[in-house]
Amino acid sequence: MEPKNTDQIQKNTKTQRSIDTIDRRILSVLTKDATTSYAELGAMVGLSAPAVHERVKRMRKAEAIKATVVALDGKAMGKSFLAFIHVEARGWGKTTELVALGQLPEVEEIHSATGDTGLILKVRTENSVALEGFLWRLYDIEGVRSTKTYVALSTYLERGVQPEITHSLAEGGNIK
Amino acid sequence: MEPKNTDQIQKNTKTQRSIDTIDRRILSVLTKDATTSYAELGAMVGLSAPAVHERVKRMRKAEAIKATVVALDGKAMGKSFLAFIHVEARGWGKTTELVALGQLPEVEEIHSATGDTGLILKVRTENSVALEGFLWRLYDIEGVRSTKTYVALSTYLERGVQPEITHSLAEGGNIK
DNA sequence: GCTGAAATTTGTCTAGG
DNA sequence: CCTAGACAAATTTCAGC
Repeated sequence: MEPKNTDQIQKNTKTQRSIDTIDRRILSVLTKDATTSYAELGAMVGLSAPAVHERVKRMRKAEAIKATVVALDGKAMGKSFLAFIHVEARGWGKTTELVALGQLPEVEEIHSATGDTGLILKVRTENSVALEGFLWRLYDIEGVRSTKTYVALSTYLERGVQPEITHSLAEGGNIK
Repeated sequence: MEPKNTDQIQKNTKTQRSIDTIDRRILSVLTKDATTSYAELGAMVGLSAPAVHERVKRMRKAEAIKATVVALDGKAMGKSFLAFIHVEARGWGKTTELVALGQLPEVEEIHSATGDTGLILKVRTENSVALEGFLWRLYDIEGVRSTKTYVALSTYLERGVQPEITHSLAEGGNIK
Protein backbone atom coordinates (compact mmCIF):
# COMPACT_ATOMS: atom_id res chain seq x y z
CA MET A 1 0.00 0.00 0.00
CA GLU A 2 1.08 3.44 -0.71
CA PRO A 3 0.30 6.10 1.80
CA LYS A 4 -1.42 8.66 -0.33
CA ASN A 5 -3.33 10.40 2.33
CA THR A 6 -2.05 13.74 3.35
CA ASP A 7 -2.93 13.04 6.94
CA GLN A 8 0.56 11.95 7.68
CA ILE A 9 1.45 15.22 9.17
CA GLN A 10 3.00 13.44 12.09
CA LYS A 11 6.52 12.46 11.35
CA ASN A 12 6.32 9.01 12.69
CA THR A 13 9.62 7.55 13.32
CA LYS A 14 7.58 6.81 16.37
CA THR A 15 10.28 5.08 18.28
CA GLN A 16 12.40 8.14 18.30
CA ARG A 17 10.33 11.22 18.74
CA SER A 18 12.42 14.31 18.89
CA ILE A 19 12.54 16.74 21.74
CA ASP A 20 9.87 19.40 21.36
CA THR A 21 9.29 22.72 23.04
CA ILE A 22 7.32 21.26 25.90
CA ASP A 23 10.05 18.74 26.56
CA ARG A 24 12.58 21.52 26.77
CA ARG A 25 10.42 23.46 29.19
CA ILE A 26 10.13 20.42 31.39
CA LEU A 27 13.86 19.85 31.23
CA SER A 28 14.50 23.47 31.99
CA VAL A 29 12.82 23.02 35.33
CA LEU A 30 14.42 19.66 36.03
CA THR A 31 17.93 20.97 35.40
CA LYS A 32 17.35 23.39 38.25
CA ASP A 33 15.36 21.13 40.56
CA ALA A 34 14.74 17.51 39.76
CA THR A 35 12.67 17.03 42.90
CA THR A 36 9.78 18.87 41.29
CA SER A 37 6.72 16.63 41.25
CA TYR A 38 5.06 15.62 38.02
CA ALA A 39 1.92 17.39 39.15
CA GLU A 40 3.79 20.66 39.48
CA LEU A 41 5.54 20.20 36.18
CA GLY A 42 2.21 19.50 34.54
CA ALA A 43 0.76 22.71 35.90
CA MET A 44 3.72 24.64 34.52
CA VAL A 45 3.54 23.34 30.99
CA GLY A 46 -0.18 22.72 30.74
CA LEU A 47 -0.21 18.95 30.84
CA SER A 48 -1.43 16.31 33.24
CA ALA A 49 0.91 14.53 35.58
CA PRO A 50 0.80 11.21 33.70
CA ALA A 51 1.55 12.99 30.43
CA VAL A 52 4.60 14.64 31.93
CA HIS A 53 5.65 11.37 33.44
CA GLU A 54 5.47 9.69 30.07
CA ARG A 55 7.62 12.34 28.47
CA VAL A 56 10.22 12.19 31.19
CA LYS A 57 10.27 8.41 31.07
CA ARG A 58 10.73 8.52 27.31
CA MET A 59 13.61 10.96 27.60
CA ARG A 60 15.25 8.84 30.23
CA LYS A 61 15.05 5.79 28.03
CA ALA A 62 16.38 7.70 25.04
CA GLU A 63 19.12 8.96 27.33
CA ALA A 64 18.42 12.56 26.59
CA ILE A 65 18.30 12.58 30.37
CA LYS A 66 21.48 10.78 31.28
CA ALA A 67 20.92 10.67 35.02
CA THR A 68 19.49 12.38 38.05
CA VAL A 69 22.23 13.48 40.39
CA VAL A 70 22.94 15.74 43.33
CA ALA A 71 25.13 18.78 42.76
CA LEU A 72 27.66 19.24 45.52
CA ASP A 73 29.38 22.31 46.83
CA GLY A 74 33.12 22.16 46.30
CA LYS A 75 34.06 24.07 49.42
CA ALA A 76 31.76 21.98 51.58
CA MET A 77 33.54 18.90 50.26
CA GLY A 78 36.85 20.43 51.22
CA LYS A 79 37.83 21.26 47.67
CA SER A 80 38.19 24.97 47.25
CA PHE A 81 40.81 24.90 44.55
CA LEU A 82 39.66 24.59 40.97
CA ALA A 83 41.97 24.46 37.98
CA PHE A 84 41.92 23.75 34.28
CA ILE A 85 45.00 21.94 33.10
CA HIS A 86 45.97 21.88 29.46
CA VAL A 87 48.15 18.89 28.78
CA GLU A 88 50.35 18.51 25.76
CA ALA A 89 51.37 14.93 25.19
CA ARG A 90 53.90 13.59 22.76
CA GLY A 91 52.59 10.76 20.72
CA TRP A 92 48.95 9.92 20.71
CA GLY A 93 48.03 6.52 22.01
CA LYS A 94 49.10 7.18 25.52
CA THR A 95 45.66 8.63 25.85
CA THR A 96 44.42 5.62 27.76
CA GLU A 97 46.81 6.29 30.54
CA LEU A 98 45.68 9.87 30.72
CA VAL A 99 42.03 8.92 30.65
CA ALA A 100 42.72 6.61 33.58
CA LEU A 101 43.16 9.79 35.57
CA GLY A 102 39.40 9.87 35.64
CA GLN A 103 39.51 7.39 38.47
CA LEU A 104 40.78 10.10 40.72
CA PRO A 105 37.94 12.00 42.41
CA GLU A 106 39.81 15.26 41.89
CA VAL A 107 39.37 14.98 38.14
CA GLU A 108 35.97 16.14 36.98
CA GLU A 109 36.41 16.49 33.26
CA ILE A 110 38.66 15.11 30.54
CA HIS A 111 38.43 16.36 26.98
CA SER A 112 40.69 15.97 24.03
CA ALA A 113 41.09 19.33 22.43
CA THR A 114 42.23 21.28 19.45
CA GLY A 115 44.54 24.20 19.74
CA ASP A 116 48.03 23.93 21.04
CA THR A 117 47.09 21.45 23.74
CA GLY A 118 46.09 17.86 23.49
CA LEU A 119 43.99 17.39 26.57
CA ILE A 120 41.97 19.60 28.86
CA LEU A 121 41.43 18.54 32.45
CA LYS A 122 39.18 20.07 35.03
CA VAL A 123 40.56 19.32 38.46
CA ARG A 124 39.27 20.27 41.90
CA THR A 125 41.55 19.83 44.90
CA GLU A 126 41.74 20.85 48.51
CA ASN A 127 44.43 23.44 47.97
CA SER A 128 47.40 24.38 45.86
CA VAL A 129 49.58 21.76 47.49
CA ALA A 130 47.25 19.00 46.45
CA LEU A 131 47.18 20.41 42.95
CA GLU A 132 50.96 20.34 42.88
CA GLY A 133 50.86 16.70 43.87
CA PHE A 134 48.49 16.05 41.04
CA LEU A 135 50.78 17.76 38.56
CA TRP A 136 53.68 15.62 39.71
CA ARG A 137 51.66 12.55 39.05
CA LEU A 138 50.73 13.93 35.67
CA TYR A 139 54.37 14.31 34.68
CA ASP A 140 55.00 10.74 35.74
CA ILE A 141 52.89 9.63 32.83
CA GLU A 142 54.96 8.83 29.81
CA GLY A 143 54.47 11.18 26.93
CA VAL A 144 53.40 14.18 28.91
CA ARG A 145 55.47 16.97 27.50
CA SER A 146 54.09 20.07 29.14
CA THR A 147 51.14 21.41 31.03
CA LYS A 148 49.56 24.79 31.47
CA THR A 149 47.49 25.37 34.55
CA TYR A 150 44.76 27.96 34.84
CA VAL A 151 43.46 28.40 38.34
CA ALA A 152 39.90 29.59 38.79
CA LEU A 153 39.95 32.47 41.21
CA SER A 154 36.21 32.69 41.43
CA THR A 155 33.37 30.88 39.77
CA TYR A 156 30.47 32.95 38.52
CA LEU A 157 28.55 30.17 36.86
CA GLU A 158 28.72 26.42 36.86
CA ARG A 159 25.96 24.22 35.55
CA GLY A 160 25.22 21.36 33.24
CA VAL A 161 23.87 21.18 29.72
CA GLN A 162 20.94 23.53 29.26
CA PRO A 163 17.93 22.45 27.21
CA GLU A 164 17.20 25.90 25.81
CA ILE A 165 18.50 26.97 22.46
CA THR A 166 19.34 30.46 21.32
CA HIS A 167 18.01 31.03 17.86
CA SER A 168 19.43 34.44 17.19
CA LEU A 169 22.90 34.27 18.54
CA ALA A 170 24.46 35.93 15.55
CA GLU A 171 21.85 38.62 15.28
CA GLY A 172 23.14 40.65 18.11
CA GLY A 173 20.13 40.92 20.36
CA ASN A 174 21.00 42.50 23.64
CA ILE A 175 21.49 40.36 26.64
CA LYS A 176 20.82 43.21 29.01
CA MET B 1 6.89 34.42 75.27
CA GLU B 2 10.09 33.87 77.07
CA PRO B 3 11.87 30.55 76.88
CA LYS B 4 12.46 29.83 80.54
CA ASN B 5 13.34 26.22 80.42
CA THR B 6 16.89 25.24 81.08
CA ASP B 7 16.69 22.40 78.64
CA GLN B 8 18.66 24.27 76.06
CA ILE B 9 21.45 21.78 76.21
CA GLN B 10 21.84 21.77 72.49
CA LYS B 11 24.67 23.93 71.36
CA ASN B 12 23.28 26.09 68.66
CA THR B 13 26.58 25.92 66.89
CA LYS B 14 25.78 22.27 66.47
CA THR B 15 23.85 23.25 63.42
CA GLN B 16 27.07 23.00 61.51
CA ARG B 17 28.23 19.45 61.81
CA SER B 18 30.96 18.57 59.43
CA ILE B 19 30.75 15.97 56.71
CA ASP B 20 31.89 12.58 57.93
CA THR B 21 32.81 9.38 56.14
CA ILE B 22 29.27 8.07 56.07
CA ASP B 23 28.06 11.31 54.56
CA ARG B 24 30.63 11.03 51.81
CA ARG B 25 29.62 7.47 51.06
CA ILE B 26 26.00 8.54 50.77
CA LEU B 27 26.95 11.43 48.52
CA SER B 28 29.10 9.17 46.40
CA VAL B 29 26.01 7.21 45.47
CA LEU B 30 23.81 10.26 45.04
CA THR B 31 26.23 11.94 42.65
CA LYS B 32 25.77 8.97 40.36
CA ASP B 33 22.07 8.34 40.93
CA ALA B 34 19.98 10.62 43.08
CA THR B 35 16.89 8.48 42.57
CA THR B 36 18.29 5.90 44.98
CA SER B 37 15.83 5.44 47.83
CA TYR B 38 16.77 6.17 51.41
CA ALA B 39 16.14 2.53 52.25
CA GLU B 40 18.71 1.40 49.70
CA LEU B 41 21.19 4.01 50.84
CA GLY B 42 20.68 2.90 54.40
CA ALA B 43 21.43 -0.70 53.49
CA MET B 44 24.65 0.41 51.82
CA VAL B 45 26.01 2.42 54.70
CA GLY B 46 24.48 0.49 57.56
CA LEU B 47 21.85 2.95 58.69
CA SER B 48 18.08 3.11 58.70
CA ALA B 49 16.17 5.02 56.08
CA PRO B 50 15.17 7.86 58.42
CA ALA B 51 18.77 8.24 59.56
CA VAL B 52 19.95 8.63 56.00
CA HIS B 53 17.13 11.00 55.30
CA GLU B 54 18.13 13.14 58.22
CA ARG B 55 21.69 13.35 57.02
CA VAL B 56 20.68 14.24 53.50
CA LYS B 57 18.25 16.83 54.76
CA ARG B 58 20.95 18.34 56.91
CA MET B 59 23.36 18.51 53.99
CA ARG B 60 20.74 20.10 51.83
CA LYS B 61 20.11 22.76 54.41
CA ALA B 62 23.81 23.38 54.86
CA GLU B 63 24.02 23.56 51.07
CA ALA B 64 26.70 20.93 50.88
CA ILE B 65 24.14 19.52 48.49
CA LYS B 66 23.34 22.50 46.33
CA ALA B 67 20.57 20.90 44.32
CA THR B 68 19.19 17.75 42.77
CA VAL B 69 19.20 18.03 39.01
CA VAL B 70 18.94 16.02 35.83
CA ALA B 71 22.05 15.62 33.70
CA LEU B 72 21.27 16.08 30.03
CA ASP B 73 22.97 14.74 26.96
CA GLY B 74 24.46 17.51 24.86
CA LYS B 75 23.90 15.84 21.53
CA ALA B 76 20.31 14.98 22.37
CA MET B 77 19.75 18.66 23.09
CA GLY B 78 21.21 19.54 19.72
CA LYS B 79 24.47 20.81 21.11
CA SER B 80 27.32 18.72 19.88
CA PHE B 81 29.93 21.42 19.90
CA LEU B 82 31.80 22.05 23.14
CA ALA B 83 34.46 24.69 23.57
CA PHE B 84 36.47 26.39 26.27
CA ILE B 85 37.07 30.05 25.57
CA HIS B 86 39.79 31.98 27.33
CA VAL B 87 38.95 35.65 27.31
CA GLU B 88 41.42 38.40 27.92
CA ALA B 89 39.77 41.64 28.83
CA ARG B 90 41.32 45.03 29.17
CA GLY B 91 40.38 46.75 32.36
CA TRP B 92 38.65 44.93 35.10
CA GLY B 93 35.25 46.15 36.02
CA LYS B 94 33.65 45.19 32.78
CA THR B 95 33.34 41.82 34.41
CA THR B 96 29.65 42.34 35.04
CA GLU B 97 28.99 42.53 31.36
CA LEU B 98 30.87 39.35 30.79
CA VAL B 99 29.15 37.58 33.62
CA ALA B 100 25.84 38.56 32.05
CA LEU B 101 26.73 36.08 29.35
CA GLY B 102 25.56 33.50 31.82
CA GLN B 103 22.03 34.26 30.75
CA LEU B 104 22.71 32.53 27.48
CA PRO B 105 21.92 28.82 27.64
CA GLU B 106 25.04 28.06 25.61
CA VAL B 107 27.22 29.22 28.45
CA GLU B 108 27.70 26.57 31.12
CA GLU B 109 30.59 27.91 33.12
CA ILE B 110 32.23 31.24 33.86
CA HIS B 111 35.40 31.45 35.92
CA SER B 112 37.83 34.24 36.45
CA ALA B 113 41.29 32.82 36.06
CA THR B 114 44.95 33.32 36.59
CA GLY B 115 47.44 32.83 33.84
CA ASP B 116 47.47 34.91 30.73
CA THR B 117 43.71 34.99 30.45
CA GLY B 118 41.15 36.79 32.48
CA LEU B 119 38.10 34.63 32.07
CA ILE B 120 37.40 31.03 31.19
CA LEU B 121 34.10 30.16 29.57
CA LYS B 122 32.66 26.75 28.88
CA VAL B 123 30.28 27.01 25.96
CA ARG B 124 28.18 24.35 24.25
CA THR B 125 26.59 25.16 20.91
CA GLU B 126 24.88 23.40 18.05
CA ASN B 127 27.83 23.65 15.71
CA SER B 128 30.84 25.72 14.76
CA VAL B 129 28.69 28.37 13.12
CA ALA B 130 26.82 29.00 16.33
CA LEU B 131 30.09 29.19 18.18
CA GLU B 132 31.31 31.77 15.71
CA GLY B 133 28.19 33.78 16.37
CA PHE B 134 28.90 33.59 20.05
CA LEU B 135 32.44 34.83 19.53
CA TRP B 136 31.17 37.79 17.55
CA ARG B 137 28.93 38.69 20.39
CA LEU B 138 31.83 38.32 22.75
CA TYR B 139 33.91 40.83 20.84
CA ASP B 140 31.03 43.27 20.92
CA ILE B 141 31.60 43.59 24.63
CA GLU B 142 33.76 46.53 25.49
CA GLY B 143 37.11 45.61 26.92
CA VAL B 144 37.41 42.22 25.28
CA ARG B 145 40.88 42.25 23.85
CA SER B 146 41.39 38.71 22.66
CA THR B 147 40.06 35.20 22.96
CA LYS B 148 41.51 31.75 22.59
CA THR B 149 39.16 28.94 21.78
CA TYR B 150 39.80 25.30 22.54
CA VAL B 151 37.31 22.95 20.98
CA ALA B 152 36.67 19.63 22.68
CA LEU B 153 36.96 16.91 20.07
CA SER B 154 35.77 14.20 22.39
CA THR B 155 34.79 14.09 26.01
CA TYR B 156 36.08 11.20 28.09
CA LEU B 157 34.76 12.35 31.43
CA GLU B 158 32.32 14.97 32.57
CA ARG B 159 30.86 15.02 36.04
CA GLY B 160 30.27 17.25 39.03
CA VAL B 161 32.09 17.67 42.30
CA GLN B 162 33.03 14.33 43.80
CA PRO B 163 32.72 13.76 47.55
CA GLU B 164 35.72 11.46 47.81
CA ILE B 165 39.10 12.77 48.79
CA THR B 166 42.45 11.38 47.79
CA HIS B 167 44.72 11.31 50.76
CA SER B 168 47.90 10.23 49.08
CA LEU B 169 47.98 12.18 45.90
CA ALA B 170 51.60 13.14 46.29
CA GLU B 171 52.71 9.70 47.33
CA GLY B 172 52.61 8.23 43.89
CA GLY B 173 50.26 5.32 44.35
CA ASN B 174 49.41 3.69 41.06
CA ILE B 175 46.13 4.41 39.40
CA LYS B 176 46.26 1.28 37.29
C1' DG C 1 21.76 10.85 66.53
C1' DC C 2 19.59 6.40 65.70
C1' DT C 3 15.63 3.02 65.50
C1' DG C 4 11.19 1.12 64.27
C1' DA C 5 6.55 1.84 63.10
C1' DA C 6 2.98 4.75 61.47
C1' DA C 7 1.11 8.40 58.51
C1' DT C 8 1.12 11.00 54.36
C1' DT C 9 2.45 12.05 49.87
C1' DT C 10 4.08 10.67 45.39
C1' DG C 11 5.30 7.78 41.76
C1' DT C 12 3.53 4.52 38.63
C1' DC C 13 0.43 1.73 35.96
C1' DT C 14 -4.13 0.58 34.00
C1' DA C 15 -8.43 1.34 31.74
C1' DG C 16 -11.55 4.09 29.01
C1' DG C 17 -12.55 8.30 26.39
C1' DC D 1 -3.10 13.29 25.49
C1' DC D 2 -6.68 13.52 29.35
C1' DT D 3 -9.28 11.87 33.46
C1' DA D 4 -9.89 8.81 37.07
C1' DG D 5 -8.89 5.28 39.97
C1' DA D 6 -5.98 2.08 42.48
C1' DC D 7 -1.85 0.08 44.07
C1' DA D 8 2.96 0.14 45.31
C1' DA D 9 6.54 2.59 47.14
C1' DA D 10 8.52 6.37 48.63
C1' DT D 11 9.13 10.40 51.83
C1' DT D 12 8.38 12.28 56.28
C1' DT D 13 7.03 12.51 61.09
C1' DC D 14 7.01 10.78 65.67
C1' DA D 15 7.82 8.64 70.23
C1' DG D 16 11.36 6.32 72.69
C1' DC D 17 16.07 5.07 73.56
